[in-house]
Amino acid sequence: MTHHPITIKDIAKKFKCSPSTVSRALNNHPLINEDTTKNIQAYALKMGYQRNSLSLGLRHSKSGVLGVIIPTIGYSHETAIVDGLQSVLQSRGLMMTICVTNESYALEKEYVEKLLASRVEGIFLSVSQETYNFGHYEHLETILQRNIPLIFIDREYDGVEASSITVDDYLGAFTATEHLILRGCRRIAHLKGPNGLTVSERRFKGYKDCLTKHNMPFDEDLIAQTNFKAESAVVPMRRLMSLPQPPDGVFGVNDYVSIAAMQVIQSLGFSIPEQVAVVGFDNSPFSAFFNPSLTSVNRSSKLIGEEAGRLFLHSLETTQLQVENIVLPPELIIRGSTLFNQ
Amino acid sequence: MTHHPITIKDIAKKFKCSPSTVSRALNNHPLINEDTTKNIQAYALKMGYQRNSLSLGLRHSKSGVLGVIIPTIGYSHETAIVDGLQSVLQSRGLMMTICVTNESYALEKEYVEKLLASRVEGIFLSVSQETYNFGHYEHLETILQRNIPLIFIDREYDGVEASSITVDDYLGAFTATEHLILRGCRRIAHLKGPNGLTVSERRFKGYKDCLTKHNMPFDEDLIAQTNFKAESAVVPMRRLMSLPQPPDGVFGVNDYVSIAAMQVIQSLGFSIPEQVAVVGFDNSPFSAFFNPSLTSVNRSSKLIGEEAGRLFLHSLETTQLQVENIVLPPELIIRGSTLFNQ
DNA sequence: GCAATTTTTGCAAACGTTTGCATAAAACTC
DNA sequence: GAGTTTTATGCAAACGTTTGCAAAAATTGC
Repeated sequence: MTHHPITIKDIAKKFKCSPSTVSRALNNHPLINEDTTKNIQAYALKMGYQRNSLSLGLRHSKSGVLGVIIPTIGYSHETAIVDGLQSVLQSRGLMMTICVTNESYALEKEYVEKLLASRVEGIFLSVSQETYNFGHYEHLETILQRNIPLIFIDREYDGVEASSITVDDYLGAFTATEHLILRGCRRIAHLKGPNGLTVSERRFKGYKDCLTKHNMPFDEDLIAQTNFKAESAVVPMRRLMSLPQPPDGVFGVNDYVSIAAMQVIQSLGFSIPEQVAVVGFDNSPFSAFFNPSLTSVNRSSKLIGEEAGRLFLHSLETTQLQVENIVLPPELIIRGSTLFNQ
Repeated sequence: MTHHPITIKDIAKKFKCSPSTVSRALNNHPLINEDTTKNIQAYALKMGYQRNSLSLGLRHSKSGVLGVIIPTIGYSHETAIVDGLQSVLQSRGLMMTICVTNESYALEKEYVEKLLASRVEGIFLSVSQETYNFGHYEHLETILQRNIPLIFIDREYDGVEASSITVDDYLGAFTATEHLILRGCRRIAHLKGPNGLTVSERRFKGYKDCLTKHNMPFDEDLIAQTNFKAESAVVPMRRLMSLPQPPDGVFGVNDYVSIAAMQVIQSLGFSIPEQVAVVGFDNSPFSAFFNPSLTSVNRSSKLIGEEAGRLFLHSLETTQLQVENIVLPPELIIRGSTLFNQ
């Protein structure tokens, strides 16, 4: 017994008037008789009438929906971005369709097409790794050609003229490394992310350039690769600590590997931060609760989403869409893992 | 220079044929001349033709979109559910519109209406706290009346006849408490969640009933309230440890408060687990990396999403929708915080 | 070469809504 | 009471697509 949703036509039939009248009454059109309007509205309310968004969207070529395309979900950074977006957009009655690309170019392209096909009013996109690798971005250009606001979140694509909200990974890594140097570390190891990944390489470069700036030698032996996961840091960290000259500082590409590093270091009998100082990246909610607490680079994930949302709302008000590129500064949160006198 | 997306009519004009023919050609209708079909398809591809989903949806009264309504996003449990959902639904070309209610009944109701208005093909819903409190569920009944599959994720509403995938919070708490008892704890404190919250109360009840089962007295003094956040556990935990008879076991309503508890306990000079054993809830990704590592109740968050997705896909295949209520068992992950010989 | 058949195409309505324009009905003007 | 204004309503087209039915065009049979 499928209960067909009530339509304007149904109401029109009930009141023996035309759909136009009902439509206008529901939209409070001034030319409709007050009583008629009141009656129709009351009846519509009683019957639980709801505008059919598809029809509305078809008429106006817009859907009241925004597209969000992200490489992953389930990790705190990405999710916090979505959280920020949603907190800003919710009040405006906009809904978000979320598409997860798993870093795949093909999926990213497919989702862009689908979102355009469903007439979204804006697209927030964090570029997938494969898209960087392949260097194809026609799908992104299509968005702009359709005059749909495109806002990069967290990861932008350089050749494409669109607004973006990003956090400076390079600067974050640089700052983290510099902090270790200023604290007196002379042999700083880096637990690197997967090769070829933009985020890994940017942080790696920040680390390397900082060494250079401070006239410190770059030692290939002090670089160990991880896959971002804690487990993947254990063996490399053991190797580092068993070097003839073990590191006195470690910069981890994220908090997971840094925490694992701390465990290894402590289990080998070294003390943190006295013998080895450790800096992580991401400032995850737990980082304050380790022993010692973990110094880490904070990315204001939620703020990315909020700013992106605001940028979009702003572009709704001003007709001409202007490109704005906001780079949020990362912030080093100093904690016990690099502090002698905690 | 808004570039209007190309439509079937445009193609029809180009080929001097009717839109019907184009539509059929694009859908590989067997009655259309092969050459015509081939030409039209080639041209459509070249021009980047994309079906207008709104129009399609209007025609068929369905949108290819699923609604997901959750109380929060940005916490790992909820997000992992979404992750699971998406991993199952992605392959079927379905998109997810995500709505976050912030535990508000009004928003939940509004989102249900909006999703129905946009003709979603299914709704995954985790009931907001306010909805429990108010006891209103007409909006949920509406979904069923419309014959839209409704699947509860993580939190179900008892009076509503819909499928659900949940984790047994009560059992999880019971198991956690029993573990402490079996380990020899005789005074077990509970860091409770906010009063009135279903999840808090269920876990609290599991704790309490377990004490009863084991003939242990329930001591109001051993209950401390938190707001789920780490900070909120610090003061209550200090109070607990300064009792004439401090607890020898702590069951925290989640990992955050449990970690904070561990910090307090250790900073007061007590040893974990020898003097005080601690169990958390959620098995967050970091829990293995604390010192000692934290015993915690695991909820298979991602699995909830995956199962929910599968249930939905299944309901697509079989026309009559059958109600299935799956309760996933929580699993106690035993680690250092309750293990003497780690 | 005409009828019968097969293949291919087009017409028109439908999905639910909005909106410019025309018109009907009431109310006013003198 | 005829003309004018005001007020209220309806018609019909449009958004882009699909689809039952009819019809045109091509093919076959004899």
